[in-house]
Amino acid sequence: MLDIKLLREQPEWVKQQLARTGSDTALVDAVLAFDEQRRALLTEVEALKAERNAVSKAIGKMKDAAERDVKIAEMRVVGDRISELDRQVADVETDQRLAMLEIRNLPHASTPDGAGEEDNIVIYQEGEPRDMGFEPKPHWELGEALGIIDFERGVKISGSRFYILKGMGARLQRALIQWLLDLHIEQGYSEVYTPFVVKEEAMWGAGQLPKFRDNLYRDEDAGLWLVPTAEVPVTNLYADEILDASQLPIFHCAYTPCFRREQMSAGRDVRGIKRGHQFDKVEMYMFTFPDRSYDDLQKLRADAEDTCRRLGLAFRTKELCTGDLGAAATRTYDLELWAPGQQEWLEVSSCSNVEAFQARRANLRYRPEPGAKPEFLHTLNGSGLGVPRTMIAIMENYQQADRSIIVPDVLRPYMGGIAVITAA
RNA sequence: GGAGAGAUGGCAGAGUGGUCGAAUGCGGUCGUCUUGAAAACGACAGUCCCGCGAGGGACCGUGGGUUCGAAUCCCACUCUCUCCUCCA
Repeated sequence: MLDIKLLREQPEWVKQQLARTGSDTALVDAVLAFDEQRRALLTEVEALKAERNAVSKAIGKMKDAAERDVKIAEMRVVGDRISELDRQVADVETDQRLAMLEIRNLPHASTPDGAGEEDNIVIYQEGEPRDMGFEPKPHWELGEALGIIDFERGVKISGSRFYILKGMGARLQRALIQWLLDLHIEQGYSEVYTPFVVKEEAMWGAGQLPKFRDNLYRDEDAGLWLVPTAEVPVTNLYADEILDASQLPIFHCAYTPCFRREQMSAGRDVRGIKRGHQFDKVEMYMFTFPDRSYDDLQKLRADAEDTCRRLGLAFRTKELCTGDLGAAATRTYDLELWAPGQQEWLEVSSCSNVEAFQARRANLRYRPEPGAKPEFLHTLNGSGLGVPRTMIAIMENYQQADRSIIVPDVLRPYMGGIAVITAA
């Protein structure tokens, strides 16, 4: 959510910034109209309430019964008018808030302009797609040949885009998750384990609603939603709290499964484990001071890059352009790992500063100085990393001509020392 | 799932229709005293909204209702605690 004061004071500039992302600017005017209406109503109703409060207080002390009855009758009328106005205020407030919740975040000045994905800029690359000396197989072939991924039975149990990991496949994934968490702890993040289902307000707080309603799973009866990313529960960890400045910054890492309906077009990424309805992810998340959030974004990016590096995989970093930026973000880096079997760069991490966008929605504040007014803090999130795609990169990059897969050094301690995955 | 109790400021805990944004204690901040600290004493101190300001309004779990007036009365909901039952 944006700052309403910014909309009031610089509506044209806000629209200009929204236009950079290709987003509709009409909501700005709608919000301002509601805002004006709301404030007019408030002025009126609050004056009436002040009057009622004063008169009611006086009534309590009145001796003269006749005068008293007159005042009570008067206040009855005022009370009815107040109820009426209160209702109107509530309605306008709801309208205004809903409109505010739909407006996306503004891109940072440094975010390059662009129309879409094709205008993202590769700003860094480490390692090259190398010649493996044989024809690398895609991971789905490797997975089936080694008996570590079972697509058919996944579909049998749960439908399309679900799969089963078996034996060394399951173990590799578990090792990866644990290694990722341990690494992030080393990098200065403290681990949290959260619920995987959340209340609807948590989805609003993190900015998943209203935009991604169609991509979320929910339990209608219980009124709970399955998390599409750990970002959702972690964002809401300190919702409605006022943190002490001495507690900040807070860096968390969290493992969760992620559930996404992804009812997108058939035919895209249908093979393999690249895009499932359920996948695992380890997330890094920061609650920090507004004046240092862009420095923290660089740490986030560096930590994600370091994760790729330690796995011994070629990666590259892209700066997203305004046209591809997520709705909550002001500035984002995407990290991609090279997958030689599929011959493509796989997005495994997205590191974003969302400034106070989520903080306003979830009411995340801190007190800059003892006694000072609370302020919204800044939050950042970055995957570290998306597990299935990292699995793909590991399988395809570490495969050998006989289809066996070498276990990356860093994961071996988590695999009981196993160095190579071979057919069972 | 069954029975009971409860939800008030950072915490503890009063308050059962007006003088309550709310006693008291602890904690917190500032000051006096002190070489310093402690103690003692004094003062200050919640959040949100409207307003240039003066000031005004709202908030005692949430949402409704009664009333001129609700922390206080009524209804619904949510949550917490205790006991029982069940369960990984």
